[in-house]
Amino acid sequence: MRADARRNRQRILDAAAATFAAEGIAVPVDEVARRAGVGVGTLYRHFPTKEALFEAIVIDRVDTLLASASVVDESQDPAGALFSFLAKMAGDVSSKHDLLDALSRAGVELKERWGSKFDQLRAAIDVLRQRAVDGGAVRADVGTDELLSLVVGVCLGSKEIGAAHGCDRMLRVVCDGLRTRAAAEA
Amino acid sequence: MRADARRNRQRILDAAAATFAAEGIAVPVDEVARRAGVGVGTLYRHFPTKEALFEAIVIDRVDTLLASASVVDESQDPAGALFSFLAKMAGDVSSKHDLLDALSRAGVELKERWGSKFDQLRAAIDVLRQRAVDGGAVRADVGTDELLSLVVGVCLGSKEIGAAHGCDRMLRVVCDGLRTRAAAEA
DNA sequence: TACAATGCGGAACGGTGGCTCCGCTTAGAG
DNA sequence: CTCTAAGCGGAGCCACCGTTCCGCATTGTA
Repeated sequence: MRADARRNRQRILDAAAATFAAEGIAVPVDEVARRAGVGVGTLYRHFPTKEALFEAIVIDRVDTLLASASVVDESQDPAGALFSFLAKMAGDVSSKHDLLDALSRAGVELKERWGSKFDQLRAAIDVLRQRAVDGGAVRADVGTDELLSLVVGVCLGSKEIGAAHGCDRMLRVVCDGLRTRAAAEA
Repeated sequence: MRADARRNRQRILDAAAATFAAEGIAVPVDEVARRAGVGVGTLYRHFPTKEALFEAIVIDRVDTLLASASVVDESQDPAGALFSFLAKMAGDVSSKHDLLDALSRAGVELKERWGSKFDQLRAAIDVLRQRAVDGGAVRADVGTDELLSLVVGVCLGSKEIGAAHGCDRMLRVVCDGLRTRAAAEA
């Protein structure tokens, strides 16, 4: 691979990360190319479709998130570990529009296209959730998918309606709702 | 106004209500016209833009919702009234894609374009919320905008990720999170 | 320096969707 | 029944966006 090609590829990735984070997948391909300082043709030489470029960005984001799940998991306090991961996730999703778009695609497409990457995320959350439930701090009747939906929903809701305030307070309400009564009294 | 014109106008409204409910605002205008059994030209004679037709439908939906807020408000139990209105709202928003789209538009546009109608909805919720807070059953640190965001968020989250299950369980988590500790123990 | 091969830019294409325009139809008054 | 104005349909215009194509530039080797 020629040196200029490698350089351009990296430029495109950088520009796409920034642009998708700011505008989500709705941004036109031409805008990403413009920001990268290349022509659209160049972009399409490196990535077969817009979707493929988007995936490259998002997969990287999810990997980062997964790493922070393992870190948090070392913690002694299972409920705290779960909640702090959810907060971390909400923060990421709120600040990176592409993650939000990726996670809020209609269920089918999400599971088909992203396949294992999505499962990995769900599995990571499930470990934390199960541990917190076993510890008796978190209610058992809320599944991992619902947890995911709640976090994504909170981010969507805060973005769309109350642009002013972040989603922290809303997430706190959700986490309080997730606690068992016994845990809440403690 | 000629009789056939009035008839067509009504057909368009009916078709739009059904189509927007099922598909949201993303559905092409031609599809609405097709379902109404008229040409696009006829549709545009009655409504200046797609947006205008959409508004006509949604305003009607919000009015219905507002009516049910007043009904619920007669209840003796303030927290129950709030929660049952939120549930009613979540049910409507989940089953009518147009309402979801309308409420999840970016904040600015929502407040500018829908103006008073949106304020009416917010005011209705605020009455219920304030009463529940005064009764000591619901935490005071969550504002009306956040309540709206939470409901819309729950609906968005349930639609996007876990298409299978409804949003009832997620809403229950949120409502539990909204209760004061004292109320939860009772 | 010469010369392939690799890579590049951006004009152009095709599809989509909102909206307009105009020749034809039809309601309904006289 | 006639006649006119209100109303209708849908082909077509325009703008947007993803993707392709090809003549030209750049790289890196001999």
